[in-house]
Order: sequence, then structure tokens, then C-alpha cells
Amino acid sequence: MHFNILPTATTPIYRQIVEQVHRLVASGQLVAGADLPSVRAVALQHAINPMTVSKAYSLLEAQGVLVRRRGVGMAVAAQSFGAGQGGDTMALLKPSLAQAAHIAHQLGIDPQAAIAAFELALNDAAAPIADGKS
Amino acid sequence: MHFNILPTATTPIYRQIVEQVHRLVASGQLVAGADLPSVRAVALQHAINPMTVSKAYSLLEAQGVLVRRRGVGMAVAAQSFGAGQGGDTMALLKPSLAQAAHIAHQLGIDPQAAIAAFELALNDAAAPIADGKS
Amino acid sequence: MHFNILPTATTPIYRQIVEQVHRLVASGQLVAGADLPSVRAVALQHAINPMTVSKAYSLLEAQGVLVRRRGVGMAVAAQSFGAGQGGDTMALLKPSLAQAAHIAHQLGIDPQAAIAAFELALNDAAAPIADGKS
Amino acid sequence: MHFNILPTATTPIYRQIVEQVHRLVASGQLVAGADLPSVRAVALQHAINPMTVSKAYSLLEAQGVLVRRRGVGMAVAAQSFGAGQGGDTMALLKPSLAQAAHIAHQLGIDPQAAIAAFELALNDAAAPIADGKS
DNA sequence: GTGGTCTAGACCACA
DNA sequence: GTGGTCTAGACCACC
Repeated sequence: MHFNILPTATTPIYRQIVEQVHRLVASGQLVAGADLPSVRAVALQHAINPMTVSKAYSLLEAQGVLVRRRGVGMAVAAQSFGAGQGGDTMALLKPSLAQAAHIAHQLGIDPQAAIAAFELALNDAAAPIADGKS
Repeated sequence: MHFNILPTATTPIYRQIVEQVHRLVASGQLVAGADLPSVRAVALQHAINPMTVSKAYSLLEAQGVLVRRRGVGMAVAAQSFGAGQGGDTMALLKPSLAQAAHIAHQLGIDPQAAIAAFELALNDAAAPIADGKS
Repeated sequence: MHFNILPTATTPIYRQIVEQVHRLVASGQLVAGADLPSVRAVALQHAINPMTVSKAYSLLEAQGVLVRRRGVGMAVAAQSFGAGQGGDTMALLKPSLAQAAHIAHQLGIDPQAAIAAFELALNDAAAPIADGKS
Repeated sequence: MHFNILPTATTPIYRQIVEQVHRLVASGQLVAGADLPSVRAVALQHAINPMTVSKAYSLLEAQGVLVRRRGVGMAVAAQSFGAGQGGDTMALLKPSLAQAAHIAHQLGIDPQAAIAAFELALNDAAAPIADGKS
């Protein structure tokens, strides 16, 4: 298990981690009790500051998504709502859909054209690194 | 012409202005040569500091979207690509579509379900609060 | 690395910084990825307001010359054309040459005389005050 | 006689007029007693504000370069130093040469290359609108 | 009237 | 530590 971190993105790194854990738990890819990679491992892997990873984990702990297990590391909390099933995944998707819809509307883009473009984007998301470019 | 400013939003005010101008220009609602509301007018209208508006205008000038007309005010730059037509509106929409698609994929949401949810979001964007006021 | 700021000059301070960065990047003295002095450091060094420096950096970011690295500072953008080589330095020089040539022509000054005067000016620029300090 | 006004240039319009009169007088193209175009004529010709032209003329009057002749208009002052001869034209050219030299030096451009580019610029200045482009 | 420039100071967000 | 954001207020330059 590893995270997708884009240091250049507009969303702060710690928030990218938080949101990603939310999604992995909601989609059942991280079940209750599952271990998370250590702060140091994540920090090394992405060449980011350990404080940043720690901040994300602490925030997730405060939200009840993770639990800190002394000497072992962080794990997914047992009572993590939706863990193991995909019940509220749509709730996590809606905000970005709403934002995209808002922008499309402000730009005066035809809804059908927006939907078509979204279909393409979904295909791209399914096959992210298929290009032969080095 | 006036801006939609949400002082409570997380995006800074000056950036809300910048993005709104980008979209108004790209969608042809602001054609090349069109005047923008004066710094003071915008500041008074939204009860914000003139410097905040000025900052937005300065950035848009640095990006080549606006030109400064001394003693007269700011206007949309002539070479502002896409001004007057809707050619590159899609370019401004794609990033948010890509992000939404990425999230949907990470959540393991079925593409058809994501598209259906996007259609609903587009309807909501077109009729935000369903008020009868034009 | 430090800036040359003349608070008494007619050109605003923030613009002196902007132009200086442009030249340092174009001439390869600032390569892609290089760090810039922090806003606070520049502000302290020249006894100017941090916002003045910040304004210059923000404009350079809007122009694509600098990139913001969160929590770390500003750096020269990778795609900054000409970074690392001296390819487009002449492009930054031409406008002032054109202006000088235009003035010389309007004054009816003989081209040879203008060139001779320019040679002297170049010598002066190379040894501004003839002080022995390195 | 007419002025060359570039409303988009960085130098303010009123200053473009002032400097241009200085040069025309210094180079002998405007001799003592010669009439200048009326404020209204200049304003109409270049679609600029009459106040701007008036400000330039007033400044030139304060400098002793022009005299205001009631009911007739502005004329070149009799005691205008250098009028009729070209004695101090070089003094008016030097500042722009110094600026260009300074920029060339900051860019690390070879003096010989700078001089060569200046020769080209002088040729361009002598034949400004010779291109067949529409 | 237009925008520009700078200051002083406070508070926030990020790593 | 880094930069960001906003405010209040003063003064300038230009048209």
C-alpha cells in the first residue's frame, strides 16, 4: 500500500494524505485493523517532511479514522464507519462533481459536452500511465 | 458586470476574482477590450480592501489577460487567447473533471454511476437555489 | 545571491526585483530549481516591507518564472525558457537598444557617433564606480 | 509636424510629448518662434485626453522651452538653449545609452554583440515602417 | 476619476 | 522556518 502524492498540486500534501486514507477506507481497500505505512516510510518514499505525514495521521486519528497503536504504528479504527463496505463512497465524490459542474456552468459549456469530457477523463483515470513517453 | 465573491470560502478573495475573470474571458462574456469594474467599485461593492482587488488585477495583467489603460482602468487584453469565442473553455474545465475522475476511480465507483451523479450535479449548477428571480 | 535595490530610483522596488530576476534567469546566473532568498531575508536586507518582496515574487510566479514550494520558498521554474543557458538574453536587451536608437534617430545624431557613445557607456557599465572592493 | 505617441508604452503620454519636444528643439527641427500644434489638434489626432497634452505643454512652458502666445498657441521660446543648432543632442541620448549598457552588462552580454545589435537597431530606426506586412 | 506603491501590523497555512 | 492573505491608511502618478 502506498500513497499518491503530488507535491506540486494545489492541495497541501497533508490533505492529500488525509483524503486518500478517507477514500481507501470508504472503498474497503483499507479494512478495520489494517496497518498503515510508518511515518518515516511515507516520508522517505515521497521525499517529504515526516512532520507533514505525522500531521496527516494525527488529523485522521482525531477524526476517528485511525488509531495509534503504541510501538506498532497507525491502524484503521474498528468503528470506522463504512469500513469494509462501499456505502458512502458517493458522498466523497459529490463535492468534486459539484465543483466541476459549477465551473462548467460558469463557462457556459453544454452539459452534454461536459459529460462527454467527463467520460474521457474517467477512461484516463482508469489507465493513468499507459503512455510510452519516458 | 459584477463579481461573485464569497468571503467565507476557503479560496482567497483575490483568487476568486482571478479565476472568475479567466472564465468570463474564456467564455466570451468579457470580450477583448472590454472594461473591468474599477478597483474602488469592486472594493466598495463587496466591502473588501481595494488592495485585494488590485492584487487580482495585477496578477491578471502579469498573466497577459488584462491590460492597464492609464487613468482609465483595466481592460481585457487584445491577444487574450479565446476572447470573443469559446474555444478554450474546455481547457479550464478539464482539470476539475480529471480530479473528479481520479477520485471516482480511487473510490472504485462504477463509471456509469459517476456519470449519472455528474448529470445531477450539472442540473443543480444550472438552477442553484431554484428561486424565481431572474 | 542578493538583489541590487535602489530605493530612490523611479522604478518601483517590486519591479526592480522582478526585472532583476528576469535577467538573472535569462543569463543563467539563476538556473532552474535554484532557490531564491526568502521574502523576509530580502525585506530585512534592504529595510523594505515583506509585502513588497512578496508582490514581486507573486508576479514572477504568475509569469511562470518562479514556482512556489510550500513551506520551503520560491525557486526558479523548470520550464523557465532560457534557464541554464543564455539563449534569450538578447531579447531582454533589444527593447532598450531600440529605444536608444529611436531617440538617436529623432535627434539626428550620426549612427557612428551614437555607436561610439554606446561603447563608452558599455565601459562605464563594466566599471561603475571604479572602487577596489570586490 | 506631429508627434509620435504610443499609448501602450511604459512612459506616460505627457512625458512622451515633453521629451519629443525637447529633442525636436535640440536637433533644430523646431526653431525658436516655431508654432506647435494646438492642444485640441494633438488630442484629436491621437485620441488622447486634451488635459494630457495641456499638461505636457504647461510643463514645457515652466521649463522655458515653450512660450504661451495669447490667442495663437504655443511656440518655441526664443532663448531656448540649443535651438537652431545641434549642440547638446548627445546629452539627451546618453541616459538611454547608459541604461541599455547597464542591462547588457547585467545580462552578461558581450560588448561586441551588444554593439552589433545596436547597429541593427539604428538601421531599424532609420527605416521604421518598411515592412510589407499589413 | 483611474490604478500604483509602500507601510505597519495581524493572523493563517504549510513543511 | 517558509509564503499567504487581508486590513487600514497614506501618498503618488496619470488622464
